[in-house]
Amino acid sequence: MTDMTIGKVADVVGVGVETIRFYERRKLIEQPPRPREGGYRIYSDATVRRLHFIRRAQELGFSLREIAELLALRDAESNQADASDVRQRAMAKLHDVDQKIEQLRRIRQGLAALVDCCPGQGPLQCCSIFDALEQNAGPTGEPIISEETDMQTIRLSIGGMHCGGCEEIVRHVLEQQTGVKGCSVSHESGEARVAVDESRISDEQLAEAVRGAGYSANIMNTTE
Amino acid sequence: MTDMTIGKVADVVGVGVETIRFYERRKLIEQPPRPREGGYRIYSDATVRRLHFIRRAQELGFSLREIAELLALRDAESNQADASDVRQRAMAKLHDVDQKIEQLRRIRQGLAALVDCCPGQGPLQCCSIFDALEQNAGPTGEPIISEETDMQTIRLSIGGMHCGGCEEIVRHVLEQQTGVKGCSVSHESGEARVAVDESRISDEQLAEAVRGAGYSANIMNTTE
DNA sequence: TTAGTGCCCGTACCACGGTACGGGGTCAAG
DNA sequence: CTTGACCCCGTACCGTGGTACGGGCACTAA
Repeated sequence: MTDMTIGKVADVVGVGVETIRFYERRKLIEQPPRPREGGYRIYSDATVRRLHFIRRAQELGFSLREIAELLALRDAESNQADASDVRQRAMAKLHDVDQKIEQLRRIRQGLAALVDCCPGQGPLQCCSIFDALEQNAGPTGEPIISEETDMQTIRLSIGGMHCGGCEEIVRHVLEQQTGVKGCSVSHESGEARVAVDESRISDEQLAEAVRGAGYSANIMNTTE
Repeated sequence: MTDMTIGKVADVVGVGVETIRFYERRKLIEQPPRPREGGYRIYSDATVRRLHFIRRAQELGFSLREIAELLALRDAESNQADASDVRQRAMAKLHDVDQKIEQLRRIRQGLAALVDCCPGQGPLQCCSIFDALEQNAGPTGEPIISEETDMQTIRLSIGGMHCGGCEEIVRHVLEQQTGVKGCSVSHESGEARVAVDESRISDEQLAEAVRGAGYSANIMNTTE
């Protein structure tokens, strides 16, 4: 697996050859060694892994700049240069990630609201998505239906989900409940996280709703 | 509220004047009427609503191209267009967002772990994000821990996918093939990345499998 | 009528994340 | 030692979603 030329690496990682050179110019990866001046680049496994990292992080919405920062974090870590600095930067990144998640969650709510309010059949005139989007909403892109209250995240352990379809069902059930602002469901982890106004619904009521759909559900308590 | 000039409209909608002209060039909005040749643009309420729509849809993660498609759907009053189509698109977007959130959550955990176990100084090997992201896996996050074989990422250009459902079908087909370890499929980019053991299946076989499901497929690998 | 906005248009430019090209050099198999 | 695939480098170019500039009209209030 070692000692690959650029073309091989590109194949393995799933990017173009030019892209790898581009990353090199951007200092995302270091210049690989070559046998002689002007010879071919020879890539180590470490660099290949680094490239995998870059690609995956990109899929998560990190920009190349941010990825460079993440990588710098790790590089610094192995040098154990300024451990406290690393920690600082890791915390900053953590904050970034939290914000990203929050923003996506807002987007998700908006989309879920759209999907819910559309009949899903019949002529376009019946589709409320257009109407909903024509409303003059807040500049921050606040969800269309939003009254700020004391939100909590409840985690449920759910059994019996085997596929994305099950996920959808559970999500739908949860979102039907009053007080539920949004949720994410994963059949892989068998877990749901529900953003909820606890003054309007209890965790046990949520679990019961899920059970009503044919799955098992337990409260996982202590959110973080 | 009617009969606004471009500056007023820009204020109301919350975009720049140039941006409105830009949308006009991009045919997202039609040329508004003017009193005389070379006179000022006069915008109707309908156009203002259209601009709101564009803004909101953008905030939800739709590209201008996708927004143009949505608008075209409505403009073509042909009744051929169906609310379910619009709903499909929203759901596909929703699905994208869900996946992204779930993965960001993983990253968050990794970063949090890094911060936690990095109180002052010392070597830290607990950086699970880095390890996690270095795996060659689909964005569904299946942890494809390397049982070292000659794995490769094959990229396929796939035509005919219009929604998240198509994505699912293609993903399913690909994952059924022997030698396929994982894949990510995007109907937006019309592309699939397949992590595969090339000693067990050829790229052409993969493409053929996709075609068998009713889509077009071409191998994108650089320098086949 | 005249000053002062505001808008007209075309064109240029920006950051981002690559992709393409072209004229050459490298490398390994036959 | 030739052939053909692969790689070298620099530079130019692409789509996306805008923003900026600048000379010249359109409108409006004094």
